[in-house]
Amino acid sequence: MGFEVYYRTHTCGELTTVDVEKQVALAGWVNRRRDHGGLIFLDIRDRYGITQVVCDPERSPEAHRTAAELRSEYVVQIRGTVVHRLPGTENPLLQTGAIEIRAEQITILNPSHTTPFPISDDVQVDESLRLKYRYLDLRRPTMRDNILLRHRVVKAMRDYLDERGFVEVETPLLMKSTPEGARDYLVPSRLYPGEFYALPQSPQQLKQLLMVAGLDRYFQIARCFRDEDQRADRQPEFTQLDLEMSFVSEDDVMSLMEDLLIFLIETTTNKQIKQRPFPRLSYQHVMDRYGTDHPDLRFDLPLVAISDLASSSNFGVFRSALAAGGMVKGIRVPGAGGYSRKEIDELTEFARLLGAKGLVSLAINATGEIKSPLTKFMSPDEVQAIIDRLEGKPGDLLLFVADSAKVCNDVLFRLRTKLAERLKLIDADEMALCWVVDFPLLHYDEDLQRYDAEHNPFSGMDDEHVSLLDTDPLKVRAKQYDIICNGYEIGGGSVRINVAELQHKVFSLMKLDNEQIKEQFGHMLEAFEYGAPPHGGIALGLDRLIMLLTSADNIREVIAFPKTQTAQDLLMGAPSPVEEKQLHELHLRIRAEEKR
RNA sequence: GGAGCCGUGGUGUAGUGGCCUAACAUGCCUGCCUGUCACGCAGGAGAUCGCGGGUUCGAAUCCCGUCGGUUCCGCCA
Repeated sequence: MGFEVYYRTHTCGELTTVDVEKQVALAGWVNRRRDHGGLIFLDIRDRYGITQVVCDPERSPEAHRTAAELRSEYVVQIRGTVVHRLPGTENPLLQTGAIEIRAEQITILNPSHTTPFPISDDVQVDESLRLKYRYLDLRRPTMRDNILLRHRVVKAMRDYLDERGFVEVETPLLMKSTPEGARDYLVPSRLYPGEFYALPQSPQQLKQLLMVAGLDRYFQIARCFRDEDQRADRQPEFTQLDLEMSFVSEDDVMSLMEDLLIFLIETTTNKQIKQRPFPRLSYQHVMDRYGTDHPDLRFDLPLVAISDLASSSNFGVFRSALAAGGMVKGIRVPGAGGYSRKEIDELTEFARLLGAKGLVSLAINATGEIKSPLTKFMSPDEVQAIIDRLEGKPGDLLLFVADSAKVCNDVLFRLRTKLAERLKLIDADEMALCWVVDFPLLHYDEDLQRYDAEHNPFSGMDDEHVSLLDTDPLKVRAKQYDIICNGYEIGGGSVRINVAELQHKVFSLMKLDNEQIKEQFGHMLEAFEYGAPPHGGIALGLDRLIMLLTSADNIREVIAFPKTQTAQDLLMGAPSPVEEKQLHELHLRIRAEEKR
């Protein structure tokens, strides 16, 4: 027929009425076959779209015969002519819905078994099945779109940063293990018996060394590995946009990142950014008001401390918590004054599961009448003072937790999220971003009996706080910033330490002795002695960001080949045993009782 | 390491001690059907109810264990 191409002249998403009468070849998968006995309609699908093919037995008996054999997911090539659809039969839901291909020749390039689940977004299939057949799962429109969006985001990041003078540098995956931080994935060394490489938890140290090298502005779409247990937003290997800049303040890094995030959201989604510039909230403020350092600001529902008001009451629950050095904190649930006993019990049970001993409730009914155990222990004025503090109104429900600050915050933070969902306060199309700043540099780890870095040991600190390292280390404010979106920590960074002596002091506070410091971080300290410029940077969790941009509820939905919660790859079957020969070469032996 | 939830034809669900000889939808197979687009109509095949043990006259259903998935706590500088 004189076609010049072997497989296709067009994709399944591009033909329109301007192409009518063209002779074309399409290749793709049979999305659906509608056999009318006479006419057969085929929907041919590829990454770009769906095109309808009509097989008319009178025009091309051979193509019609082949079409009758086709089944879902067969790979086919269609040769034919682009024609207008009959008036009234256009499909406005399809990009190509005004035309169809009149089939002249159909070639089965490869048949397909019936798939283990439908290639469609309609059905929620068991996830282990999806993961085992991920290549089929990725044919589903939502998954395809997630992967495409991910590509566009990464592309936009690269372009954006390139235009601003950033250099993409690849850092090694075979690195050195450090006992700090997460558990490492280790790679045994063949050439050095008993020694191991570690896969990077992040390129943190190397990007700082690139600043010492004078690269000035670095970034990398960096794969990172942490051998810790999984969550909906945590995989053993994940991707970060990692970047670092020389001669910058906290503000320089934050405003660059803020502009980038706004650019990404606006160019790749229809989502609304709730507030810009992004609010900058202190660590203390968000802990007090939201009970967490990664608050969801799409809704308010603030937590309110009432320890001072509670201290005067005779209420045993309050008194004992305060006597133990704890606090009393509450939350106002607007319009929930009419919750039934059962509903309140359910919330109480939720709080108990999270570690609270219970919830104290105070319901204000529509006429302002108050129902609460507190009325038995406090005067009406004292009760009113609490209501006023929480700005309680008729029809509201107030809930209180009396416990340690940690338990109060933990429980109320989760209760706040649960209530927001229940009260439908969350707009799914909104992106509420904020910076959390003013972190303490260190906290004291009671188990280890030593100070530990709140984020990482390389974070810099306020210049006027340096002397506090000797006198009151917990008061030192870090030059650290976390970026939060809709309750997820999507990134964090800092202006770093670039002075060897100061870095050494921080390690010392972490109870590392000189020997350990030299062995583990000697290369960093030495580098700082050779003219290390002031520098700072940030790492953005790419998987989490894409998850938020796509409104997915876990990061596996935006990763092509993710692992299960138990860190297995169900498609490839990893991890797996290896040959004895391989172990021997690596100088390894597996304990018999640990073989699976 | 701990806690919760889920596991029933290929897929998604119903069934929570006897009415189950396991239902419905979809998919699959066969036949019919010339303008459908989740095509339609008729018929058919397909399930040892994740696995093992126990309780019971009787278990998909209750109990214990186990496996798999998932969510959360711990953990994640």
